Amino acid sequence: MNSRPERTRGRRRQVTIADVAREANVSRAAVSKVIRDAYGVSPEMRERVTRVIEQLGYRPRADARAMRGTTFTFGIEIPQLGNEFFTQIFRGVMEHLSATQYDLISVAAEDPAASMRSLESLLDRQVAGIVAISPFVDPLWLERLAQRLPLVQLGRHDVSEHFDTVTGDDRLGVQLALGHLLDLGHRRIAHITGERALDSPERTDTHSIRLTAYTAMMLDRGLKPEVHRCDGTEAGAYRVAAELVRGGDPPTAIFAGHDTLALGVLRATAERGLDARDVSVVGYDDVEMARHPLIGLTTVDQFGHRMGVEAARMLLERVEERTAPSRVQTTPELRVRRSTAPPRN
Amino acid sequence: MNSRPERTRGRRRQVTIADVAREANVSRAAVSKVIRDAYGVSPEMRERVTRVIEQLGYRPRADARAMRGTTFTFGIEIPQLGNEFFTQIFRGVMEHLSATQYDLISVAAEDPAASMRSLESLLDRQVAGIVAISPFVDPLWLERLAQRLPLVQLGRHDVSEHFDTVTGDDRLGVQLALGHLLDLGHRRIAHITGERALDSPERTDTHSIRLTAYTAMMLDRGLKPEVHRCDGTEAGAYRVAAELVRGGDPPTAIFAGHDTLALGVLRATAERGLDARDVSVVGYDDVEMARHPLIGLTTVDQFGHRMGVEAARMLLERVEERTAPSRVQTTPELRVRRSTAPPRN
DNA sequence: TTGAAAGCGCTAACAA
DNA sequence: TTGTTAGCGCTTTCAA
Repeated sequence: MNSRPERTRGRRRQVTIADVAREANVSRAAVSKVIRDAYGVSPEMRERVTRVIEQLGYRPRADARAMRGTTFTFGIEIPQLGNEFFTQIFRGVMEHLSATQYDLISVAAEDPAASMRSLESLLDRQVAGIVAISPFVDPLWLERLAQRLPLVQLGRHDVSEHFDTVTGDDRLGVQLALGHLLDLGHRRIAHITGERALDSPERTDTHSIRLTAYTAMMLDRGLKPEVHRCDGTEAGAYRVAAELVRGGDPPTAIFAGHDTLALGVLRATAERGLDARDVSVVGYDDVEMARHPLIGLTTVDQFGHRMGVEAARMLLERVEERTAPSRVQTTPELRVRRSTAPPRN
Repeated sequence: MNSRPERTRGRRRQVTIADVAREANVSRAAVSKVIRDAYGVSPEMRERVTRVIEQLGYRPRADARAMRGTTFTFGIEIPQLGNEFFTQIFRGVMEHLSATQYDLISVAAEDPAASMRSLESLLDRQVAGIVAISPFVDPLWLERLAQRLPLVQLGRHDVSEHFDTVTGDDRLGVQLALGHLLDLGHRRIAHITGERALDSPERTDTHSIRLTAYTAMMLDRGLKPEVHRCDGTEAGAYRVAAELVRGGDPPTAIFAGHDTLALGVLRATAERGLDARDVSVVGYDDVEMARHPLIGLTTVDQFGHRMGVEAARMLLERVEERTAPSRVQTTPELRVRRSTAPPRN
């Protein structure tokens, strides 16, 4: 009967548009029109085809469709699993897309150097647009990528010709965090950040900007900046902070580049029985655990969820019509909790 | 010169295999052979083609390749963002795949009812196999899915004909957790679980099995089971636990179905200034925060990372040769921390 | 309103 | 070793 094999290596062959067409006694084009809700199908035909689709459990293949049109899929690149700030963003994007016909797939980079590979992986899959956090990828490379498909970068303060950006006002955030510590009377305030952050006005990534703002503000007050670096994980921050508090003369306050680092710092201080009066800790992002009463981390909320929503909105704008680059910035707010207090003397 | 448009709606047209072939003065098949490292290409041709590929920045389209063969992509379905147990699994899968030629894409379901949609979404993208956590999806539906492509389910104790499973020994885990509380002298031990868990021997999902084991063990000791349900989030568990400790006579211990719930319970108890001697709390999964000295959550480690590694390994086995279903179970271990203590009297 | 036919970018069978 | 060609599942003209 059927000349094509029903199974390959023990697996059922996928139902194709041709199967539906045959079964419904119509052309493949007709089926295509029905599934796309395209113009020019009689109610009877629609009804018949729909029934057969149902019956055979037919589902159009995204990649075959992509050969002609779009995949109706956006991609998001997550640079670090287990950093809840990125979860906030992810949620925002998902939420905003849930009302549209677009799906969302994500790829994790983990290693920041893998960011380019992840972006390429999404590109190879013909996504209709990408939300990414790629602080250390060459801007020219990103410009080229963004000429190929809509791209929204989070946390890059570049002014790009082709991609869109969503950022927080990092300078203001640092002013809030550091201002709070200074107001409490702290003078020895260390900063823990990632390995790749650089105190340079040319750098456009979030953490370099925070570092630069920190250094400037400290110097401005006649204080000595004290910068420590780690690999960007909770465990990494813990190791650095443990070293710091083990030493004879630790700073009275530590400003961590983000909450995951701050939690690692708190792990080190708590382990030695130190509290906010010994070493105050401030983070950045306001992750869920920061609000936990057992943690009570003072931090800067930059509204990750809203950033995700904005990013999704921008992608949709791009696939609709927009061609000019767009920029959105959120205004951070300080959340004071019990991880900060005036220093002992 | 070139009859095809270089740009559409302001976007650069993608470089195709035909462009490379033309530029290198070879056939498309030759280029294909080079990029696949296939047999029968002279070093000179390889060299020439490789140079042109480099030069034009050519990348093969995953979907076009998929029209003939495989996408070399596995998919993972994450049922809940912000539950770190799933992050552990994700990491394990990624890690194991990083040494292979397979990419990993993920889709989030968030709403458990959306699990089927997520799985279909991966199927539509022609992934070569799926790792999923779909406790409440109809097993027959999953069987049908697994006839189409390799599928590894985590946390399902079904015996399936077509899909593989990775589980923890949930009964043992409950015995460890509950045994610990009983040894400490607790008699009023409540259990907080998700909305869909059911105390029935027919249920094969992790949380129903834990619930059933809890109930059985309590009854076995002549104690009264006390089950509370929530939506499975930290906030949901918080609300239920807050209600519980606000009441006149709270249980002396709460066994939460997983750590995210346990953290919500701890939020409720800590907020009222209660500690382990007032209300002891036990979780399940051993997420990173459980180890934090400010949290110190007693919990059951079921080795999520290893589960992910196993799942990835099973998928690779399936695409290689295996057709018979396979099952792996991890043996959980209790991690005692300061969230548990003997009750006050 | 419907269908025939071309073609998207790639791979694989086969011929040269 | 290299190239020609057919065809994967779908959409999209265009003609009937």
